[in-house]
Amino acid sequence: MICHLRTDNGIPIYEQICSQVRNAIDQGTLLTGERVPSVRELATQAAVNANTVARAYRDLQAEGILQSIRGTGLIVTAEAPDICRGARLQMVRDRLKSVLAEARQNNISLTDVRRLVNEEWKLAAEDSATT
Amino acid sequence: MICHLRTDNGIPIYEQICSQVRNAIDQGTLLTGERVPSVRELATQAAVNANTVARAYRDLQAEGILQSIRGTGLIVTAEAPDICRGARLQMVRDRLKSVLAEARQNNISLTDVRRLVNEEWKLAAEDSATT
Amino acid sequence: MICHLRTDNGIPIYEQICSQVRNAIDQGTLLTGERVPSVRELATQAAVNANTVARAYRDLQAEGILQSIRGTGLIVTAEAPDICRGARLQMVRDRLKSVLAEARQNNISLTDVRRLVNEEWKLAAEDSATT
Amino acid sequence: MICHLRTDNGIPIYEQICSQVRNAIDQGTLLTGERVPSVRELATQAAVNANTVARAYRDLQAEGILQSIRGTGLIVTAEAPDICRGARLQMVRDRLKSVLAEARQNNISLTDVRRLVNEEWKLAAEDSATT
DNA sequence: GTGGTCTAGACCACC
DNA sequence: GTGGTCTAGACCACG
Repeated sequence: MICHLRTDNGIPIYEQICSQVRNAIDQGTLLTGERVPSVRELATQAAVNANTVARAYRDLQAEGILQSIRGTGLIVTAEAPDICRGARLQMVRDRLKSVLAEARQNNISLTDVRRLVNEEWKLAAEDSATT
Repeated sequence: MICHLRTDNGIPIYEQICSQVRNAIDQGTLLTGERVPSVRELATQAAVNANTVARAYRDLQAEGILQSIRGTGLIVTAEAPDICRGARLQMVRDRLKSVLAEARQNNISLTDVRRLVNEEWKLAAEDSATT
Repeated sequence: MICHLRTDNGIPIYEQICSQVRNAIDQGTLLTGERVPSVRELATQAAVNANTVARAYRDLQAEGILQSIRGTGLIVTAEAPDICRGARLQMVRDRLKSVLAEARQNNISLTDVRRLVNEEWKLAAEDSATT
Repeated sequence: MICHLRTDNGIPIYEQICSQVRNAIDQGTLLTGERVPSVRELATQAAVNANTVARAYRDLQAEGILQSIRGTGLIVTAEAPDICRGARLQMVRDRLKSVLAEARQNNISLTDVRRLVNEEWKLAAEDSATT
């Protein structure tokens, strides 16, 4: 599993890691029982502080997605796939909620928001196509 | 001008103040040349520290929306309406962009995002109705 | 004596008043023994707070330029012309000193400063010509 | 980077800090991508409150000169050198402009101003030599 | 350790 | 009364 992290987009690094682990499980890249890269390993590979990786793994354990096996490391739990299915959506939902709250506070209509979503989605699609 | 501030939504208080001032200008509640409530006045009215209000006003000055008149107070500049018109949309657009980027990273489809927007908007509308 | 005051150039209003009184004396518009406009009179004429005018007159008294005559008002002292001759220059000198200090702190050379002086003076001359 | 601050010249401390950071960038003492001293570090080194330093850094961020890296510190942006080059001159130019305006209002000739500039510059040079 | 937000209260110049 | 600067210290999220 390889992580692509950005330090400039305002999303906490540990959250990016969590998100990518959940995603890998969703996509079947990481299977139940499989070992996840060690803290140090992922930290050096992603050029990130080990504490940050540890924090991400800690959160994932708390969510029941990872499980620590003595002397072995962390493995994906049996329940992980189920948990992840919902989690991705929930995370985006929360952020979206806060954006919508801000939009409402600024008297921006639902119509405007919908238009923005379409525009920005299209732009993002083009961006990722060229990258 | 009365400010309604929330300390529980993660948005800094000073930003909420800025945002509401811009909004009031957009809606014509605050006109060019008009005085904005004094720092201390708004601070007591909104139950917030004077420094926090001062910071918001300072930011608005830097944007060219407010202008300080020595010993008298702060007034809305002539350019303020123009500046405000674009600013509020742009701000929401930027945040939306980052959420959409995250959604894409999590393999969430545009359809899903649209559904989330509708759902959350409806919830927010109900919330604000009861408040 | 008529005062032209600006509230937007950062120079305290009371200083502008002082400066214009001194100037009027220098130019012979205000003569020794002559009455200066009353605080209220000048305040209304210049659309300025009476306290501000009072403060200016107080400073001018402290400098020995004005003198209070019971029941009459304030008159220009005999020493005023002498005092004023130097004062104008000194005031500008002080402000210039602070600007030069800032220039030095920013590694701007004397040559640069001279060039700026010439440029800005020319611009100011053109401005005042059209006004 | 070491800051030399004076509390007696009327220039706000946070502005002096901004100015010296810009200067360091101009001179190549601070390079793009390099970390600036931490808020607390600079605060103790310069015997100044941390909030004051934070304010200066915040202003520099708003100008696009510094960029915050989460949990790591502040670094000099790629655009900083360009921004700084123009900024320092412009700042002095603005102040100079206001002084010249005052000089004109007091009937001081360009010749007089030039003389003052030379005199005061020389004095300042001597001052800084002995310090 | 880092920056960021917020509070509380002092002091200043200006009107 | 007004805004502006500064200090002191608390709390938070992040790495």
